[in-house]
Amino acid sequence: MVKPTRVTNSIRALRFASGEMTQADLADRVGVTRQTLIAIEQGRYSPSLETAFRIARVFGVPLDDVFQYPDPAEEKP
Amino acid sequence: MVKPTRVTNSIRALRFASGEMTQADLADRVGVTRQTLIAIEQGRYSPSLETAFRIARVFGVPLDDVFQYPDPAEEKP
DNA sequence: ACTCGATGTACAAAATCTTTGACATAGCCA
DNA sequence: TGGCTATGTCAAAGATTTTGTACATCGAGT
Repeated sequence: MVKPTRVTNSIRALRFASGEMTQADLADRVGVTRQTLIAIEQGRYSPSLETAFRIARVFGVPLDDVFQYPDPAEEKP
Repeated sequence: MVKPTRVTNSIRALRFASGEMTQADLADRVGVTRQTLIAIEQGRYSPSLETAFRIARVFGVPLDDVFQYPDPAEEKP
């Protein structure tokens, strides 16, 4: 990955909030591989919009509850 | 494209609602090329989550106001 | 008639995302 | 100890998105 993603997410929290769902379970229900889910959950890259929608749907929440995009103005380390 | 996207969007409507913004203008403000914007607006493929976020941000609306993902249950032609 | 701006198309190349398969670690429990 | 589950990592191949370049059409002006 040349350019790390700026998108963060609440997947881990949602997973635990949804009754101890494992990464493998979630990956299965979303329709992606476990590796893909891990990479997304860790923010190593941002998923496609379609994958993002499917993740949100599994949790039954809107997209903005799962993924956050920081204000470009304030990403100074 | 092997698999056409199921994601639809309201970009054209939002563009006109935002004072006659042209595709070139929007592409510029989003930070993608005109071709990319046209392809997305026409639903030829779904953008990356990051691109989607930037589009929504230009219009000042949440992601779900720009993109819609149909219920997988009912996409029978 | 001519030009200009806005939209659309086509194609290949580059960049990014996803899969596949294999292996590693840590915790738990019989 | 040995086996099992959950999590994480790596590398290479495959699929999808994005770019770059070029060209076409349409409608509004002048």
